[in-house]
Amino acid sequence: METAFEIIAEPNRRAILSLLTSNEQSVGEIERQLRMSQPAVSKHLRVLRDAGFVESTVDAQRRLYRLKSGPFQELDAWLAQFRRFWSVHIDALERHLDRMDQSQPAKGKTPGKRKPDRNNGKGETK
Amino acid sequence: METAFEIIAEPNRRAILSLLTSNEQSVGEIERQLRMSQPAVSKHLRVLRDAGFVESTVDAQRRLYRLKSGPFQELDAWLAQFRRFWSVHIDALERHLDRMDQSQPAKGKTPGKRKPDRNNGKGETK
DNA sequence: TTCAAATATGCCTTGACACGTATATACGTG
DNA sequence: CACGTATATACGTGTCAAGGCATATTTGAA
Repeated sequence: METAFEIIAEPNRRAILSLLTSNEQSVGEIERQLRMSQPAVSKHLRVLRDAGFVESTVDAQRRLYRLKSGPFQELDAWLAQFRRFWSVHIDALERHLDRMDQSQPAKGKTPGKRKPDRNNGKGETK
Repeated sequence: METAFEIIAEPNRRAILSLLTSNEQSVGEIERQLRMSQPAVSKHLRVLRDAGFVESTVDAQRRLYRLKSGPFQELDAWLAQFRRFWSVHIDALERHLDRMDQSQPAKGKTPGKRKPDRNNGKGETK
């Protein structure tokens, strides 16, 4: 429990969250679409609500659950620190290739070689 | 194990990944910086490598570990489906609020206009 | 009020996993 | 070759969470 990371580690919980992207849903609807037992659904929803992933309102005997944004932002923020490793910049990959050339006979894959500097600390090659 | 989500559920593994954003590191360096036992570090690195989060090369007796991008992209892709709930966003929230109080055509997205509505002001959130 | 539908909760069992300790393996050096 | 360093693996243990089953709780309706 606790962290957003642990919450989304559970496959059924991810399924519930994905399901809720289309619309708010009642426990019974989730239960049917995901073919899991009702107690299981309720327990997962409890965990998701405690963690702030969803909120619920009452509609007669039903509870309607819908997404909240908070934890997703948190996840996104964590993921952000790794974005420079793929999104725009291939420099990490390039550094890696450079290193490989040093240890093995070069394959001359891409001519645009970068300086093999050791670049300690922060590689702010952004 | 298995999924990228389960991998990053572990706090120490997240710490290792964050550590590797600055530079590739040996097992010993990670061990010292994170103050965890050497076997613990090795095991986590094993899991991370099997899942494709990191790769390693040999440097004498040391193994140098560095990040790989694959699983991060996968995580990002999953997270993407929820982005519309916050980044570009509030339209989902707005739609929801609008639906709740159809009595008020309010357009200014002043928060806190939540009306008490018929569901006997019982907050629910236990 | 009594019943039925919808949802929540409690108890129990089971399995996964993180950790520590001890040991194995790989590599460089004298 | 023997030894020390660096890292990996084996095994036993404790913890914790997910699921099933039974039951409690809430609300609407007859």
